[in-house]
Amino acid sequence: MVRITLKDGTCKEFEAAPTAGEVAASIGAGLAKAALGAKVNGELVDLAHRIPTDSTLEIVTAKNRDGTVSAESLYLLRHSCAHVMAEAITRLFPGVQLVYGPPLETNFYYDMSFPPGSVMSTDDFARVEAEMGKIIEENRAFTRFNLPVEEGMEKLTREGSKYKLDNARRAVEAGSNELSWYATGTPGRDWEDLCRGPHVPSTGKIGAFKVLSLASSYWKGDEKSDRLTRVYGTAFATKEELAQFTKQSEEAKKRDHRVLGKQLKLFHIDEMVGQGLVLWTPNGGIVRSELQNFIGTELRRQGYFQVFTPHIGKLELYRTSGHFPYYRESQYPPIIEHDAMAKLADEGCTCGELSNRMAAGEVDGYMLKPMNCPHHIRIFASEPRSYRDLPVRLAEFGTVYRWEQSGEIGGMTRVRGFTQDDAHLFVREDQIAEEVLGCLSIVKLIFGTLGIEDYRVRVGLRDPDSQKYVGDSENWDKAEAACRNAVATLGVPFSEEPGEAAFYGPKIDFVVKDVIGRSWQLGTVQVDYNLPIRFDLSYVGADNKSHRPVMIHRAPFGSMERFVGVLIEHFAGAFPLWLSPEQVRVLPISEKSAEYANELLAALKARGIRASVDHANDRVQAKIKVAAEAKIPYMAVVGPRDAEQRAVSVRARGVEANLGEMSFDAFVDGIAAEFEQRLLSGAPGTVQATLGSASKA
RNA sequence: GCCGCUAUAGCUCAAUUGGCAGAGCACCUGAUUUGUAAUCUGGAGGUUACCGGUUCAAUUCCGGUUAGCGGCUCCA
Repeated sequence: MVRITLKDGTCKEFEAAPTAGEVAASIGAGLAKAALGAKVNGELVDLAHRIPTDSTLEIVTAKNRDGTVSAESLYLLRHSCAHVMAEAITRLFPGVQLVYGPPLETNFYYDMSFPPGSVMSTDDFARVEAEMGKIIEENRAFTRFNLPVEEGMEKLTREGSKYKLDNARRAVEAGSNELSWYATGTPGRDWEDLCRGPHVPSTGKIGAFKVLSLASSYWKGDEKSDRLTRVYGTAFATKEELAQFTKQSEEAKKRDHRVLGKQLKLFHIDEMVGQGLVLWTPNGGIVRSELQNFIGTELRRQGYFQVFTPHIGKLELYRTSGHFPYYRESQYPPIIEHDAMAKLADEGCTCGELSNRMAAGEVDGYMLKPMNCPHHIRIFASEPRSYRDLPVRLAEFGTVYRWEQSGEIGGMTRVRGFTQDDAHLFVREDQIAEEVLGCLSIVKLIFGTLGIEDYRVRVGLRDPDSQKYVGDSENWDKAEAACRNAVATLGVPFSEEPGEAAFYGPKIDFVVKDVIGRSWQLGTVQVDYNLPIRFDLSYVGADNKSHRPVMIHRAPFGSMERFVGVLIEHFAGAFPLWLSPEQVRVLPISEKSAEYANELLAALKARGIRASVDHANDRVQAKIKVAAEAKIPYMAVVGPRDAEQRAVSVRARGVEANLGEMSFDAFVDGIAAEFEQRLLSGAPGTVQATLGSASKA
């Protein structure tokens, strides 16, 4: 007797161990038909999975009870579709070896190795999709069969499948005592793949699919290993869901900061200047300086000192910090002095020798700074410090340069030159906790003001097996504890991730996703016991003895480039008033109202508001369209009627209607207040909300 | 750096098998004086990213360079 407890608490009894599918059938024919898989004791399995002992069971269908799309069903569909795609590709490209094909959050991929001379290109997608369509049409069952390890290995060896053999070996190492295959149809006759499953019952259950893109990958993620071709696709239960996905992808593309950056003239990257070097155009410059002013105010409040340091420093500085040898490959090459260069040329020094001699410290030069900390450290060290002076908090919008790999560069989120809203706090050990909290509070303030809610916090800890870290483990333990405690006090969920620490200390990172789902690190707070040692920093304690300070590195925005890039996507280019390059556009109905429009403009400008008048010889409808496309928060339409009453007709971005009239002064005051308070668009207190609620009343 | 794709007017995109490079928007003219998401007219705008090759002829085919896109790898 096997007792199966269902999700609603009811219990079903079976004489012999039933399959998950049989349980579904016992509940109802409709459910059995809709079933794609099952969760037995929380574990996702095939419908054909036999349940030998008392268990809880949940049938997985395309939709949950509440009508939402079930994540488990998508997992099953995509995993199964990966098999279908692999079968189609192996049919069309003989000799292709399969590697690994997992489902992901919004899609799936299959890594494969094409034989020499055989290449798949995007032009082949239609052929592949047609072949996949046939396989789905045939509605063949996914049939699992297991083989003992030895027999399975022998089979894979016979088939010459290098990658699958390796997958099997790892499965065995992980404790499997047998190997499983899935045949798409009948084992021995139809296409099959080594796979641990689970899958949907048959290919026909895949309602909609699409081959998305081609990419390359490395076997086991190791760049020294085999290069593989990765084919991405996606699958859904219905065509409607696929259409929805396609539509969402297109919408996301419109919010992409690279698209909006061009459209709204926020930044420009110029081939003649260099890859990954951002030029902030006037509009982007406004967004950036507003953000910098915002945080600048907070920094003064928290007792930071503003400092300024040059963009380069001697190699010796970075040898001392440890950056030069450690990150040599990802820095712009050093700058060598004229005399030194001439001397080396006379000696017939080769490039290789030069590189070695610079690393060894025999040749000096300068480097574009990859980090601001060494400069700030030298400021701290420039005068004797007493324990009473601490914490010393040095802040700078410091621009740094890193030689990122060419294939990794893109938009504003991954660049070669960027400005960190950097600060370094030199503190006593007993001050660490409070200061880290202070840093976190700035991040919280920024995210709160901008309405960024969708982020995660990562506490990066050292990987005990790695050699890349400097300093002793006792200090590491203390620093890690400080980070953990501070984040816990903050009251936000976080994850601890070993191996994610910087080489000099643990860190707290704030990570957000862009429109295409890629994660980016923004704000960061790092505790560092090591650089003070490397630079032999000290302060005089209350005991009149010399003590070592601890450093905290922090950058709440991270880099201005990346932050603004992410912010453009967050707001879809529709910045709140205080960040908008143009805050108000005055739209005279005709030339007859030009004078009144200019008067309004002057009043706005007198309050520091960024406004303009559209004097174009166009109808107001056209002016509205142009202003709407420029994503300007407010339009003030003025005609003879308004001039007579000293009023303005207000439109707010995103609202396709005239919000109503406001007096000239009330409008100017309202905009100024919304600006000053850095309100989010439509929030209580904004001109939009005031007019909106008035019109409702 | 690696794999695949892409590069045409300021922007978005066309251009049959290789045969005179085109549209919309933006820009400049002129008319219109307009009340809530595009009024009409005319004009200007190009070494088809760059370098080389094949050909009577190259935007189109081939090679290279540069840059962009999607991934991989990396990310102090």
